[in-house]
Amino acid sequence: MAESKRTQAGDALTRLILDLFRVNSLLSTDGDRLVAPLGLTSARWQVLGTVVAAERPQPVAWLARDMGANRQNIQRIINDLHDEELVAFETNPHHRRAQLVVLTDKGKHAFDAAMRLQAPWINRLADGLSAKDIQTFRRVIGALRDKLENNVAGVS
Amino acid sequence: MAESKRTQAGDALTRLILDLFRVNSLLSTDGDRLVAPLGLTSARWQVLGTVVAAERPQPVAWLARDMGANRQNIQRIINDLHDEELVAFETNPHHRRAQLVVLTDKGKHAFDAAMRLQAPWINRLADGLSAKDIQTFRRVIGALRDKLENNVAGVS
DNA sequence: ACCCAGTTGACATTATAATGTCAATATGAA
DNA sequence: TTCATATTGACATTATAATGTCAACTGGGT
Repeated sequence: MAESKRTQAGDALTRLILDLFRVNSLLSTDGDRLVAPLGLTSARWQVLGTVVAAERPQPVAWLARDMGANRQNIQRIINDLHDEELVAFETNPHHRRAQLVVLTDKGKHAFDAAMRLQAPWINRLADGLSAKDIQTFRRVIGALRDKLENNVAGVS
Repeated sequence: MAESKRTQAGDALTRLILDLFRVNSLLSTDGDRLVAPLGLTSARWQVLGTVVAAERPQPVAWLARDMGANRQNIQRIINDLHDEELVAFETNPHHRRAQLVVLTDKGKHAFDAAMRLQAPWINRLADGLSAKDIQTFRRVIGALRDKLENNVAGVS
């Protein structure tokens, strides 16, 4: 299995990954510009989104795990958001230190505003892409994600 | 055109982008682990790859532009690579300050070693993906890249 | 009650990336 | 030549991310 030569698919995937890195960077900086007027960044926006997406309020470490990020960075961002009163902490009945993160009204408004800015932006990006193409894209990226998260690629 | 509601495609693309962020992060950390034994990182590896990919030796600023990265960071990485003798500078006939970056033998060996490590890794990742799927993926990501680079998404 | 492994937030330190400024340099126009 | 403009690497500063350590805390077992 440990071939030292790339398959054709491997070759194509290599180019794909380089494209992916570039698009990731472009999306991130464009996202930064998009929500900058709201005092947000791509990273803050993502954190807020994770808080919103959670079924119930979660402590910071859980949010970080959900995002596949490291705890300390999310903690710093949450603290920043707390300083600006976009999130608040609720006491956690199950853990005295691990407080639960919730959006304040200000945070909800900021996130809603970000979503309203995002809509036309994403629509223009999606313009010309067929539902089928997007579906295929997500299937492929999902497969990559599964393999990487389950360590199938085999880096020890 | 400035709809405040997302189209269906926009909705799907939103989920896609979140997946993309995640996979980008997973690829980067897995890549770091992969080439760590060689004293490389994903970032250094990418820089070396850009030097290799260039038709002719280029100054740092050009490499940075090729990568869509900022000049100063690439300069720092190149300087690190220079300290470890993976790259060398050649005098530029057209510009006294802007020296040309080339790989040393040590650099070539490191890059080749990285490619050899990458082959089985990428092959395992590509396993189960059809050529058609990868092709569709690259078409979609190429479309996104074009729009983002040409500012079609419309962030001022 | 006690101990132990795992979790969590706080803190410190280091690493990496981004931004702004500057002098040296190159290019092109007049 | 002379001038204006843009490019390039160096440097400084700030911002963001990653890593290691610690005490407080929880839950499970003994």
